[in-house]
Amino acid sequence: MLLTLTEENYLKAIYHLSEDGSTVVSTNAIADKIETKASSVTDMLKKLAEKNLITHIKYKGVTLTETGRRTAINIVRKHRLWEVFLVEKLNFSWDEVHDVAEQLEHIKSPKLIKELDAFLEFPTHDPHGDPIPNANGKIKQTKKIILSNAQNNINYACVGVIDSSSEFLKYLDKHNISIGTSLKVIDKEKFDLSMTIVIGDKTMVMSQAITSNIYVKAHNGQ
Amino acid sequence: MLLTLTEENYLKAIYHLSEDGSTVVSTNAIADKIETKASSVTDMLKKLAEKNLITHIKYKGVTLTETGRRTAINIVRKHRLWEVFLVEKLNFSWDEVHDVAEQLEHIKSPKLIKELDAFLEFPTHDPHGDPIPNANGKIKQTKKIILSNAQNNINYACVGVIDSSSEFLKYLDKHNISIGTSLKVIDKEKFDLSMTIVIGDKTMVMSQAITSNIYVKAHNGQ
DNA sequence: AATTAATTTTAGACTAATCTAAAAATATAT
DNA sequence: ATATATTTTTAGATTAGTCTAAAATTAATT
Ligand SMILES: [Mn+2]
Ligand SMILES: [Mn+2]
Ligand SMILES: [Mn+2]
Ligand SMILES: [Mn+2]
Repeated sequence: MLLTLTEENYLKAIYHLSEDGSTVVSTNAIADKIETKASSVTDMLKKLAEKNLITHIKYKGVTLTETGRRTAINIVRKHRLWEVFLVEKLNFSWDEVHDVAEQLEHIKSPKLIKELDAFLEFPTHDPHGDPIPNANGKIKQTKKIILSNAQNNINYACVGVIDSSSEFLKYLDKHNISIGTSLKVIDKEKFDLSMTIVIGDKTMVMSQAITSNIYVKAHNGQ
Repeated sequence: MLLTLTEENYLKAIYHLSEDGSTVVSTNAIADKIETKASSVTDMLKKLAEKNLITHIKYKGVTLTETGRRTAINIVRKHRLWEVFLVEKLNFSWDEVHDVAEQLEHIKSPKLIKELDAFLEFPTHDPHGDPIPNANGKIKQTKKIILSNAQNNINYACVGVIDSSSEFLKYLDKHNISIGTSLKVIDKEKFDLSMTIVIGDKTMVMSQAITSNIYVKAHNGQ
């Protein structure tokens, strides 16, 4: 089915809001995400329901159909592959890629994505650590935790971010934190939940505003 | 100024029809090229004139303004750079690139094009032999002639095509003719204007339908 | 020069996507 | 349980881009 750019953006928004398509999403949540009005969302929901991409129960909420979910995942796949391309091949930094990828994700050409994937040597994660769905829509979820919930004196590696705003990513760059960076919590302050963290040979304190936006996973040795 | 995808397509069409912006273009010519109706074209011409991208004299025709020309050339630049990318990096053949480039040319990101240009090592021509305007809009025109006007027993190199339809490009592929191929006319038939041509160690006859769609330039030695 | 033909523009209607304002339904609080 | 607040949907309008049919202009023929 041929979808407009706008329809694709709605599907992707619903997909992200529904946590990979598993929960019900509200009209207002979509309006917030797309930065549009609730009435516009209602109009679009009718169109998407008509095309069997979503199930919409009036006043109750929206879920993606299997077709809708597959379509959304494919857009996410394209978005993340393009982000890898921009960082790996065109010298973009990880805080610059999102807006361009928002445009590139709508280019329609199966061959283009197939070849891009191969050209990038089949990457599994985008520059922010988010997993790239494979051509069949399968997503390899790594069991990650939020840094603010990490335990003391265990080795972790940074595997992703929650806030991927340019401001936050620049903060991380400034402190030499990126995907793969090893870190260890040596203290957590009970008063403000700030953490003392060792990164390489440096020790720094991170506020909860920071630690609640970084994903880590247990990092065996090295 | 922010232009819509449609406005960009109109500007590019006018640019191509006006031979690099130098001649007057008719409403019907644009309608044919864009595959739309003349009345739709008239509507759009009003918008583009309003934005000072074209000069439109009612019933007389259209010319690009300097701003319009610059804008059109930038779209052509992006189109051709993406075509090079698709062929050089993603294994597209020269007859497959056009439709995808039609989409990619509208991606808005100066950095993207700057970096893509560098990544491709500043190509000067697209896969069909058309020159790629530089970042300032300058186009290096090679003095080329149409093969059907070539003289006998002079060495030429193929430098471009006029018809870049998939059908024609596949014909050329089949006979191992591509940009850079050396060839020599050894006879031209007066009756049907067909030519006998030597390509490498093979000799073949080309009808006028073929020879009138190939650009060549004199090829010194080799 | 007058008639016919072709081109171009206008008038009015349509779809996609959006908005504001008002109505309907659901949720929350007393 | 009733009143109030919030969320969601409808109604009606707007803009971009397109279309058909008719009118206006220009070009080509007799
Ligand atoms: Mn992104
Ligand atoms: Mn990302
Ligand atoms: Mn092309
Ligand atoms: Mn080309």
